[in-house]
Amino acid sequence: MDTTQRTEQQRSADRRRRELLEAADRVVLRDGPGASMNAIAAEAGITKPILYRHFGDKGGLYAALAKRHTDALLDSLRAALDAPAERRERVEATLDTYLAAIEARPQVYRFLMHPAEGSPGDQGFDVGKHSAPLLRRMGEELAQVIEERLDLGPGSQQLARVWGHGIVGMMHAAGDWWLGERPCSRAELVRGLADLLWGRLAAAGDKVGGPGF
Amino acid sequence: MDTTQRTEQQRSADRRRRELLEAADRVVLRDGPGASMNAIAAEAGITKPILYRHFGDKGGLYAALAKRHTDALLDSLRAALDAPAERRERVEATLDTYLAAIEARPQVYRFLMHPAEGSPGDQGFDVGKHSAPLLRRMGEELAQVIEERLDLGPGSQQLARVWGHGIVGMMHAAGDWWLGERPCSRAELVRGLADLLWGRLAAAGDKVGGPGF
DNA sequence: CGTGCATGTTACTTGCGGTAACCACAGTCT
DNA sequence: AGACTGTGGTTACCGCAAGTAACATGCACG
Repeated sequence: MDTTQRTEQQRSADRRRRELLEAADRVVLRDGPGASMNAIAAEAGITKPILYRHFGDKGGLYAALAKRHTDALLDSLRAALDAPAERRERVEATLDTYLAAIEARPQVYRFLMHPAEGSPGDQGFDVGKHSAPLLRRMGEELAQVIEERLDLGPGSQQLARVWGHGIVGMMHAAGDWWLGERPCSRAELVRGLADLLWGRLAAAGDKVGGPGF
Repeated sequence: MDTTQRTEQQRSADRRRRELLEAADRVVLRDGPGASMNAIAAEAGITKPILYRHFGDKGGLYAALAKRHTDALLDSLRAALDAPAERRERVEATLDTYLAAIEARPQVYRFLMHPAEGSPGDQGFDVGKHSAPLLRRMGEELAQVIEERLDLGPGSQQLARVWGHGIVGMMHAAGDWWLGERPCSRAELVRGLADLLWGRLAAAGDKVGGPGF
């Protein structure tokens, strides 16, 4: 039968695909997210049309590339989040894992956060449709963990999602800023964010002699 | 002297510039952030080189455009943040103001969050350098307010900045997600986020019968 | 042998950012 | 009046990257 053949070819195609992705990875890491298809193809030792046969268009390639890294990052985040420890410790570990990841490979991070957007024929874009899918996935993931671990009373599911996306956004924006300016150590940043989540904003006293009242 | 003449010409140029910006605004709002220079020029009733004479390059135009909206948004946020009210109320008002803004004009919002990035000759990009400047500005602004209003003890300045960027990121990501899925009303979202900032995450009890321990 | 069929190539089209060179009209100087 | 300058405008082009069409090649199967 040709089933065995088909699987055989399938495997070959998959291997090819993985090789191509790795080449794309190298060149994107080297040249940034603006890497051209020509450059990627050259790095892979082939030419453009093959890339298009495999991934459809640039968006497809980038999506596949992003999925790899996103999955990897999400795995490590899950590990930190699921560790058997106090909640505060888990939160800090998760924050630290994320920050360590973006610190170690800023190029990857930058690529993930700004996937191809300027592609022509891009109409019909409902807001947020192709806005960083990594953030969305992380938000959903975190929401799930929150919802299944915490007792939030009625409306817990929606609240968990709000918090999931909110916390992820906090982590992301703070990390982005921190990576650009490096105003403090990673540990300090982690502590600061955890403190924020732990309600220190609400607990802090008004500054004496402040403006207004 | 030609000083009066110069100011005269300056004014004419400024008026022109504003007209061009308004045309650009219209077309960006209509066609999204991927709007071409040609389209913008056509909308303004002129041709490309004039745009380039005024704004240098596409990045310049987009920066000018973004500055207008960013300034406007920041103004309304400042108003909400500086209102004479309890802290929680102020926070909720600020969140609501932001969400109302992005809800009212999602196209503007989307444009602001993803300014041109794919320009060629883009190497030497330190991470975060051209990543959404609106977020940065909002973060810094909020940090300043926090720092001058709250008594945070030692290291208050850095902590305030961490919180500023963190909170802004939270607001942004949650808003982005919410705008895409509309899973709940604006008021519910505001409440949820404020609750998060008020430490309900830390205060929540473990779910009974949860997985693991 | 020829017929598929996957893999690869060259060479092209299209569209965009950006620029050079040219045009026209206002005012100014002599 | 007529040459001189500068400002707002245009056409026509370059370079480059995405994406495609059409052609070539190698290999299994009847």
